[in-house]
Amino acid sequence: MSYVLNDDPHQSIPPETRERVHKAAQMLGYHPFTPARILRTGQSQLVLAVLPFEQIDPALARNLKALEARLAAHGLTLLCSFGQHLRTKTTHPSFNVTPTVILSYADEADPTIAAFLAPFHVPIFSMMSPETLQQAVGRMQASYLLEHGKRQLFFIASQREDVHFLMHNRLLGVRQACAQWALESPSVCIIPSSREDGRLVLRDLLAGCAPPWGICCYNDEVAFAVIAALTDEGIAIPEGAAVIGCDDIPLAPFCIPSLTTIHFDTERTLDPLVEMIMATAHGESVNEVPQMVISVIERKSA
Amino acid sequence: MSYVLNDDPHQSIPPETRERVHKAAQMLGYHPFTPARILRTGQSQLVLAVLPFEQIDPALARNLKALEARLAAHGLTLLCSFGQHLRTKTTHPSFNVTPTVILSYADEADPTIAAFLAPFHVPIFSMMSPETLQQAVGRMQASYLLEHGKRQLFFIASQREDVHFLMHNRLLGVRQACAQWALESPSVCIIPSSREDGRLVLRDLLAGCAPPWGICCYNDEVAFAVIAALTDEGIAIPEGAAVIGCDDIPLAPFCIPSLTTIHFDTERTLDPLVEMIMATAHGESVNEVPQMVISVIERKSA
DNA sequence: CTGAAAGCGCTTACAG
DNA sequence: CTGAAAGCGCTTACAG
Repeated sequence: MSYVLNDDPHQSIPPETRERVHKAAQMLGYHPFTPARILRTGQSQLVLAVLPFEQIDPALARNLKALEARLAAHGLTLLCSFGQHLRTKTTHPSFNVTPTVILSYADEADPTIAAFLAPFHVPIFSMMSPETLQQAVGRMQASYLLEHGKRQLFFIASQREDVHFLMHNRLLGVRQACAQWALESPSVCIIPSSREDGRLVLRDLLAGCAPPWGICCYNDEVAFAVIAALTDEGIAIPEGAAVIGCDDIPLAPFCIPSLTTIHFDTERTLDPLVEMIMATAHGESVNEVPQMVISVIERKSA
Repeated sequence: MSYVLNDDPHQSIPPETRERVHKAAQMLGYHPFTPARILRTGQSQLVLAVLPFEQIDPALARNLKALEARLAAHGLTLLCSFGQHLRTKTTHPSFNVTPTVILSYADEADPTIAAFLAPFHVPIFSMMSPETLQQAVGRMQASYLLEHGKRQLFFIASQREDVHFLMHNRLLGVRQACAQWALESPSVCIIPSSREDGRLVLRDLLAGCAPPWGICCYNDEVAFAVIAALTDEGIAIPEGAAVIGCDDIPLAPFCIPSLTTIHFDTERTLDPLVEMIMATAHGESVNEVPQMVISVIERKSA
């Protein structure tokens, strides 16, 4: 009798019977078979996070862990998928799993992503909110440098293609700040992943104008590469070139010099996010994904 | 008729009927319901990777992505779980998902992990192979430094508790190498996550003996912190202190000086791993998890 | 208080 | 060639 195995609070079962059922289950080595319950109830208590990245940023990993713990407290399981490429029907994750809600950390405007998400037929929340949040990041980077007296701004992108939509919007934000200060748009370049090539690219980029330079980097990894290049060129940081990153990775304080960067306050967004997921799992109407709070972490590189 | 929807190769259905079925499915907005199929077939085609880490190392993320793609080619879906804490029955992932195989990247000796994995009742592969692989890492780090003339060795651990079992075994490997060279065991310390504290701890550690020092770091993140501390102390790298990391993270070449480290050749292990998973999914006997190949990446820090 | 029975949506052997 | 029917393992309303 599954009332006792599931501790159904609406049923009153005599302790003796409970005991008998538990014993029998033990004897037979009984384990519930999940798909049967999901089929019967129609509810899967599963939240799927789609993370189509080549790397998982430390902040994102921490965030997901915290989210996972909170959802678990509500009886929801958080699972992650790294894939996003189109596949045949039977190799698509939706063939093997039926989430209640999807948390997409991908670019919703990307048709590949859209095609990947379509077969799930469940509510999808877009977590990266490109326009609002990412542009705010770029504006904050640029504003910080502008307020600290830099007038020659640059935006340095990375070679990673999986985060192109984030880079694009951060650059837009930098441009907005420049426009606000009535300055020209920043010069843009992609920094190669080899240290020596990075030095050459950056040297050529900066050659066009006089210091002091203000360098907005797509993220902290790019900032490390930029700082290595500046160091190899003998340029003083932050006097000659001020560098600001984004993400506040654990290594940021250990950069030489320590890295000024943008921090995402994921902790603060957690409760409203969980509430939103719970509401959706209960079939309620879909609110907006809660907005992230960001701030500058001031260190020595800018 | 599900023969046509599933393109059953054993059935010959006239094209006209196929068309009719597809049209009807389209009209009714039909979508297959996964749990029903799994219940019927008893097979879930799902592989669950358990990653109880605070962070996902870039190499691991890349590895998982590659694995995901290969498994997809065989019709298996790879999903990841970041959690591992004990929970009530109905909030445990096994309540919501039924994998065919589990890939555990955790410490199998940890009772919390064991308790977490037990309710799944499926074959579990331990991916981190602590004894063999991790000790080989420590031996390789130490041997490299010893072969380059260092005799005063140190092992620097991180504060992270989620990787304690890895640190422990890497330290064991360093000790083995020291014993082989008839040297004393290395001094050990944990480096704090604040840059200034790190400098003080490292200064005290090194004060006990004369340079040149050889410093084995648990991983590249620790190595960045160590190099920052040495730089802040004005110690020349690698002349005064040689530093070797582990993981070969993307930032390693951009360290100042660029970081000598241990590289895991995950690519090479992929095929045998996929084969092993497929065999297990088909109910065959379980082979050993294929052994990873590691090597020193020689840069400027050691 | 407790057991038998229906039905969730699939797959697949079987009858027509 | 195609439709009807059984049964996977659960939950839950219902009969005894």
